[in-house]
Amino acid sequence: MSKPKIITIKDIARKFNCSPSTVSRALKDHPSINVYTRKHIQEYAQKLGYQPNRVSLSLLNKKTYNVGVIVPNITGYFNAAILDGIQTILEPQGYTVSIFQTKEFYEPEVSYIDNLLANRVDGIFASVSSETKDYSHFQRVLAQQVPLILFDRDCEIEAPTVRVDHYSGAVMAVEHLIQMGCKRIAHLKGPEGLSVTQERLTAYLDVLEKHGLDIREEYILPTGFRTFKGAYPTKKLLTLPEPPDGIFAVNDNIAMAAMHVIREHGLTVPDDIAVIGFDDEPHAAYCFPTLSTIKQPTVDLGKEVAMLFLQQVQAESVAIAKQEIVLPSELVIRNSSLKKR
Amino acid sequence: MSKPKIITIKDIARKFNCSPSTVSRALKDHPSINVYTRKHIQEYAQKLGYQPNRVSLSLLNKKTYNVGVIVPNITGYFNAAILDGIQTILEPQGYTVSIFQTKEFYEPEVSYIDNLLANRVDGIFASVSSETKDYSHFQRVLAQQVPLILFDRDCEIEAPTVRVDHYSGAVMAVEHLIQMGCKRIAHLKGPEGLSVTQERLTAYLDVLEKHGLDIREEYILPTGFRTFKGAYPTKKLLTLPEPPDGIFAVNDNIAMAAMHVIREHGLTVPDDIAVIGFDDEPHAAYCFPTLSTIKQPTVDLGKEVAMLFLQQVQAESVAIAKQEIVLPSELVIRNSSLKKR
DNA sequence: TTGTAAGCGTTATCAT
DNA sequence: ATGATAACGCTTACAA
Repeated sequence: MSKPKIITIKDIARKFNCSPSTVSRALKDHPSINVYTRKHIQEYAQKLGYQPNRVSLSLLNKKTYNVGVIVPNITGYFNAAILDGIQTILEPQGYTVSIFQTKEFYEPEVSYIDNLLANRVDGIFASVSSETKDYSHFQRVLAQQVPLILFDRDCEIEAPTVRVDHYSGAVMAVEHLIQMGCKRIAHLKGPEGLSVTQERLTAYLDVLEKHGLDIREEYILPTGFRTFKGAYPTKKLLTLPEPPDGIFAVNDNIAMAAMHVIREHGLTVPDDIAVIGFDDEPHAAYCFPTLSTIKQPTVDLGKEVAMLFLQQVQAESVAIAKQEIVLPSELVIRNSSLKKR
Repeated sequence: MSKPKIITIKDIARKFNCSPSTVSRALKDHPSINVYTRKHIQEYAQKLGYQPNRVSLSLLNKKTYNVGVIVPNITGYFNAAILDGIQTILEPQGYTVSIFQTKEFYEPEVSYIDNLLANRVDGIFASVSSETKDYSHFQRVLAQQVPLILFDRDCEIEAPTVRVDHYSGAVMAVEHLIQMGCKRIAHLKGPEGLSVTQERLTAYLDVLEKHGLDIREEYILPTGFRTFKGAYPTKKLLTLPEPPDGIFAVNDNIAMAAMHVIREHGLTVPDDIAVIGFDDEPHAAYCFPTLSTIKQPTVDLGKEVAMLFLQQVQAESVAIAKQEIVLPSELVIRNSSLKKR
């Protein structure tokens, strides 16, 4: 009744009046064990549903086959898809992936890292939170020779990084709005202090300048990444003496919120205001108007992360160089930006 | 250079010419250790960044503080929010949560379970895949006395289950459409063979019957859960000799796809066809028209799962009774169902 | 062909 | 106040 009875190698040994080592060898078909006893032991183990205790193996081999992923959030398509990519590669290799959400806070990021190290994970993959300014917890990872791969968000740590080319993606987005005839393009730019935000902003500024368009402070507003964070800044844009005729939003969530607010204001997308997002979330093709956006290779990004990790594992050396893999993004034109001229 | 140098208790013992046990005690402030050496050891450990190896503790204590969650998908708001709830409760208790996606397939579900058991997790939480017909892998969990909590999707396993009251949610949805004047209500019902699908379908049928409305086979179409799975069935509905004037969709994704297709067909939501979804995803309030839906207490569901688990841990006994927690859902009326009569 | 023993890192028990 | 030892489950030289 209250006998947890998890079968161990010793239980089997007792049954066969042999030593644990014999059982161990028999179970892995070691040729030096009598074919007969080998069979018997295997069958018995099978029957009892014996499973080798991975915890003891981890201790023995100093290898846990566990990796940890730290992301700001999983309740959004972007990071969830990256995780998907990571798991696609790593699970067939026998790794277990644990996932942690910082919610963009610094404190949990630090404690997750320390927990992961205490758990002796074989690798840590992280997308740094927007609040993080100090990177010493990541230095600790490197100091313990644990492979560290960063993704999506860039920072000043000497570790391999996989990210999307936000700059050229943003350039495509803004160029597209200009081609569609927009003269007054606003930018809902995302949270302050993130490389992502910064790169896209720079692209936005560069393109406006290149085309001789005015850069207006009041057209550049910070937002969050989540849908409801897009409403208020958009309202501010619309009540400006001269509202924009195009909006480049930091992501599809914000773009959807913007379209919603524009509609409520009695204006039309794209004719009054064209809108373009970033990410190409699954519903971008189904909302109204269908949302133009920049498609990021999210799943591939996750796969790259996983593969960089496997490389380090195979090389048996931890990369502390600032290797950077930059994946291209892609312009997806839908109706939210197609102005009838 | 290539010295992984992870500090162990032995390293510290050597440094102080004392035994590992002394270090162990010193580090946990055991009163029997000389206050002086205690301090010294603690400081030294601190300086070197010593972290107790949780793997060895897991082996010793037969408790890993790891739990596994198996879900069909995380690239959607629903399950991601549940995970959120689980982690909110369990992380402060020192648990690490690993997440696995079955993608609605049976095979990975089985192998995830076996891996989890081999890893000696302290608990397993699962939302069974739509493909799963055989439950012996879950029986194995119970047999090993590992706490098992099921959620969202019901099945015939003698384990505690936490789910939302889909039936009454669906009743609210369909009743609402009827109140809005819909006479020909279609149901995009989700994948076959899931309790979720079945419960909602039953509610749909019951409500139609109660109101004396015809039940038409051609109005009941299976879909998936993901957005793009909603387009084709909706097209089929629209090309019917007598298309519906209301659609109850299995979730918000499918509802959004439906609205998209309706629009492309030159019809209007809600005037030609009212639409209601299920889940209340974050963008439901921002799409066009804003989507009426049934709000599920996702985060709370996750929290309930975690708390049921903690109860079992504290009781030191595994529940194999069919305890069921059913959380209420809530009707959220927005524009997609508000017909102007 | 099989058994013995040491070890992975830590702690609890029982000495000293 | 501290040390020695065994134990958690398993593997692998090394013996026999």
